[in-house]
Amino acid sequence: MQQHILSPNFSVDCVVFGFDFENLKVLLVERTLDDKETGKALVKDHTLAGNHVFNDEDLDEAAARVLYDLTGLENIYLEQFHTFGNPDRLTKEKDIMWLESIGLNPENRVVTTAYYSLIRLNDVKIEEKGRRLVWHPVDKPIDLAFDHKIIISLALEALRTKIRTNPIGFELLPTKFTLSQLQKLYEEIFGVTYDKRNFRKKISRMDYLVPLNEKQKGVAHKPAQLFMFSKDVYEKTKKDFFDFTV
Amino acid sequence: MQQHILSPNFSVDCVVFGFDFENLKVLLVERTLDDKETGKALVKDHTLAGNHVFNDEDLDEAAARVLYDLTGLENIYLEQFHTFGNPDRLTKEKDIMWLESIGLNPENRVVTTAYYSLIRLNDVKIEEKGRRLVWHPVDKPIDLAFDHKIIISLALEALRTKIRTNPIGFELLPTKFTLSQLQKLYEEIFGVTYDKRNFRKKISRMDYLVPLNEKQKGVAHKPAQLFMFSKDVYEKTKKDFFDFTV
DNA sequence: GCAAAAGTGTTGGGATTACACCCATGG
DNA sequence: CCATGGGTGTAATCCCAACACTTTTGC
Repeated sequence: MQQHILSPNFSVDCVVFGFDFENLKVLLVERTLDDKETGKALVKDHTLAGNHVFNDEDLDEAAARVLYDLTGLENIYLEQFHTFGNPDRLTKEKDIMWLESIGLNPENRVVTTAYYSLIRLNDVKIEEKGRRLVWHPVDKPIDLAFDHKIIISLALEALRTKIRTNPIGFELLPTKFTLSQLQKLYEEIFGVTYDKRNFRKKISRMDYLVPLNEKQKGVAHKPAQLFMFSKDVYEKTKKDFFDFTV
Repeated sequence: MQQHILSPNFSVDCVVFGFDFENLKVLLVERTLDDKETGKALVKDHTLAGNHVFNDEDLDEAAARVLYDLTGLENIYLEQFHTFGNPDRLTKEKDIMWLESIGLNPENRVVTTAYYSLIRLNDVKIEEKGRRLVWHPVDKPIDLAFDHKIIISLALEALRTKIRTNPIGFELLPTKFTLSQLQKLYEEIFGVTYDKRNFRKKISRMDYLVPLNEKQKGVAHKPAQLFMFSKDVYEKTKKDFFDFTV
């Protein structure tokens, strides 16, 4: 039996979210193709992290592998959210050129299963691996390959739905964080603003958000109390219909 | 270019939910394979409604087609919720036998994209099309083909998540329904019970649940007021972060 | 008249909203 | 001493959970 053949029909794409305390960002890979003769750029845009699936590999494994290959990170929060199988999804002209340039057959139907993942933005070394990576604000338009634009927008929707009832925002924050950082994160994800006092009142009811005996350092203002998320306390106290809506 | 070839690698499966005012049910297809010599049943269990995807067909179209072929119904509520691509998902012995018996190669990897759909149970004529269909209570164990058991349990989870914030329960009810029927539906979906008065108080805040000038007929007790769901009112009055949790 | 489900109100506690000022630090 | 973000309280309203009895119909 053959091993480790990349299946021509199945792929996975990862919408990698990160938070720099300012904006919710998406990790994109630069894609360029230059005309061999003129040197002019034929294709210059961005793609999601993605790849075909090995024949003996589960989809979840493939997504984790793609992420590992790109960032060197393991045990990342990954959530499958949608599969895109439109028969025309690879038929834009620049996509055809690009597929041909890397030796793939654009006639070949590829169905991609999309995941979103949440990582601590600073854990990624942007320079690594020869591939040009960029963190791009999720709400700022950018030229994208294939159907990756719609994939990102569905990923954001899926993240919003999930984070309302599950404490997954902490995957985007350092272990120790301030309440203002947490608030800003939720504001960025939902594109809204919250009242500081009301937000904190809500937080104070969540026993799994535990204050540390530690304060922010080196800031030019009153240093903030640091908090951490206790998964233990969360698991023990969560109700059946737990609502994390902020 | 070839047209309408069933792709050997992609399939869709539909978890069809129905409600008979007693239980939440799933529509299953009987699967039998008898030994040609002895006549003894080699395989006797149930499968989801599913099929391979045509080469020129989107996944959503394939799911709608599968549903149409089985029930004759169109414009059904359909929601993609997960894609199952475990390389071992077709390797149980009875599944191999069955695949071979219908001329499919069990070595062939099939990734299936799963949908759940909500239909008015009485709209389906169980007898049609020569295929044996059964409505089976979603929480009662039954012997299922492939990985269909896990597909159903994820479908139920996805339905629960969706119905908390979207008024989709009405897809499972007749146009005119009573509040007790609505309550029972939510109780069955979530496996809980609600207080009648509190449930009704919540309902009375929902302007899109409109009482009709009509009552139940032919029941051996006080006949109930009939209600309908107004999509118009819902669309006009829904808030951004609308919460339909019951 | 009886069985069966429909329909209805109150109370206490907790959550949500709206809103404005003083505090600690680094530069 | 000033700029910056950290941190806090109250009142009004709304929502939630808990709880039991009367009404209308068919038989």
